[in-house]
Amino acid sequence: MTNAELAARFHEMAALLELKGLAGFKLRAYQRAAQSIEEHPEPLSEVHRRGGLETVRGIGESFARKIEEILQTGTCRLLEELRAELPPAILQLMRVPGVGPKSAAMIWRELGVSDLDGLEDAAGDGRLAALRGWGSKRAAAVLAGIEGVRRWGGRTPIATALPLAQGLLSVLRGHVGVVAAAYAGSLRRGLETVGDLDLLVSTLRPREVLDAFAAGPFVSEVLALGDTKASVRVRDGFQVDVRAVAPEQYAAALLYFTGSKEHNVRLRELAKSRGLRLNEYGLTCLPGAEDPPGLEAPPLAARSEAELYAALGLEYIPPELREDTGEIEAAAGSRLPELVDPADIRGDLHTHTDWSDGRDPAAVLAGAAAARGLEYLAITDHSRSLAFARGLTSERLASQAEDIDALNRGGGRCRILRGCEVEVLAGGELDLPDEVLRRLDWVVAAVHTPSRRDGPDLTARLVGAARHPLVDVIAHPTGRIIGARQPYELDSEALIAAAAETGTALELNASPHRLDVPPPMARRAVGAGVKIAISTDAHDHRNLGDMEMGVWSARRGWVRREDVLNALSLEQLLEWRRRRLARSR
DNA sequence: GCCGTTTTCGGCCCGACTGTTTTCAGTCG
Ligand SMILES: Nc1nc2c(ncn2[C@H]2C[C@H](O)[C@@H](COP(=O)(O)OP(=O)(O)OP(=O)(O)O)O2)c(=O)[nH]1
Ligand SMILES: [Mg+2]
Ligand SMILES: [Mg+2]
Ligand SMILES: [Zn+2]
Repeated sequence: MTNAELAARFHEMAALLELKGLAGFKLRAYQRAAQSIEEHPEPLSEVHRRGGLETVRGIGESFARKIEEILQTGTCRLLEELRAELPPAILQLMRVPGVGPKSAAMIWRELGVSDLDGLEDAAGDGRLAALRGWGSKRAAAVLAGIEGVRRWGGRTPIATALPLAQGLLSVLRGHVGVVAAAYAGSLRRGLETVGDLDLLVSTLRPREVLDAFAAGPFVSEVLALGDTKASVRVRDGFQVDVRAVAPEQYAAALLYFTGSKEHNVRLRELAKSRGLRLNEYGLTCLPGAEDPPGLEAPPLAARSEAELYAALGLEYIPPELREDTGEIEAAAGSRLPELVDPADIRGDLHTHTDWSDGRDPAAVLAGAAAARGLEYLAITDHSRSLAFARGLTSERLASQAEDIDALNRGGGRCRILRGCEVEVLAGGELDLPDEVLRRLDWVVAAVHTPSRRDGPDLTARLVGAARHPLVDVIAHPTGRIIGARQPYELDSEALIAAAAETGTALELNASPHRLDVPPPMARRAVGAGVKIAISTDAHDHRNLGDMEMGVWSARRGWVRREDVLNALSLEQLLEWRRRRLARSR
């Protein structure tokens, strides 16, 4: 069982317990355990085998027993009891904004309603509004909310969210009262997808700014509008939260609004343990019992996030690391990694031309790469068997190489490497013979075709490719497509081990719908000494700009400049390759 | 239920907005 499946069962137990009225710290314990399981880098089935479940944060004796039971039987007694007691669809009710555990429980208890259709009927015919604590406004909000849940389900890719955020920020900055504005939340942390947009503005006239924003033509629904924050829906039902604070509160507010929630909680606990209080307005001394009421100490160190971290005894933590997955301990011990930066990138090691399924000729791609300041570019068109992508035969690959040689002789500023994205066939062998691959400057191996039931599985195919002496990089290893396809069943530990042993690099595919390897896997890979190639997989010269997204994800994976192959100069890269080939012969 | 440079009990982040609540619970960030 995967950690995600295990975590889903803990989330379900937490939600059902909450519906039954459980609240407070015990509930938080279930929620934190679920989160902790979800983010744990190693499969808990392995941790269990080692007998180390209780070393996982948030897992104690009782949860360890439940995990063991779930790993062995797929479920546990408590979960089965809860499922028997409550209707399965009831958790759907809580997806409607404004309907939490108390309301969902009441709706089920009083109206016998336990799914979205039933809720819609009850809201429409007045039964909902008649409940205690309910009225026509809430019932109407529920109807709108159901509509929203149906129209919108999921999360938005960062590549879609970023331009939307920038557009809305320029709207906010257009207001005379706005001193500064920035995006925060998961977008600032560089997540692959975001649940909403979180925008922060600094202003002396918050009410005016928020009112104007909520009245904007792009707003389809106002969910909340107060003195310090507004929540609205824009087109497609996408939610935007705006928070407005005074200029001197901006740093503390940015820290708060960037999150993550778990990171915030840890910082606030840390502050408290030092006799301080941290909130979105600043860092203050905790009022002591003997202090006169109303005489609050002024906020400390609120000019920048860095000053706030320093006041808590921490190094500055970049937003991409703020997930409470070890960054606070590292910052306390001055052990934070120096993360790779977009300016460190000197080449792109996976691109396609119109010889296979790309749009542009190599010359156009190379010109665009030079304009971006890249020193080198590997052209890696698909191989023979990928017919739908017009994969190259050995012969066409040889003529493409001649083409590239001519371009390089033409003396562009960007050196073109003769490469190939060679398919790892269902039987596990590579799609092109060794003598063809041996003539190339760069070899990327990838799987685009399903595994056969009677053949090697994905892990075996990729591990085999990593062990092949002529393969430099394994491309988009998990095969996930964000928002569309779950990762293939890949034993990532096995692939990382093989890559570490053979010196093969793993790709972080920068295409915004892949971002594969995912950041947690990148973190484990670099921890094992594996090099990462951040590559755009461009099928069009404009895709070369995806590199920044890739670097962003790499930073979330704690990847340093020295872990990144394409942060090397061309000379260093070729030297790295010579050594790898010499070792693996 | 978990956890420990306040260690095995007594804590567990902190605040904004809404509706119908006559004093604040529920929900959300
Ligand atoms: N201290 C504290 N801060 C919170 C809490 N919930 C949210 N925040 C802060 C940190 C979040 O990053 C920020 C924005 O909240 P969101 O719900 O939009 O979450 P976030 O953007 O991280 O993820 P998302 O992609 O929107 O699901 O607000 C909380 O319970 N306590
Ligand atoms: Mg958000
Ligand atoms: Mg938000
Ligand atoms: Zn490709």
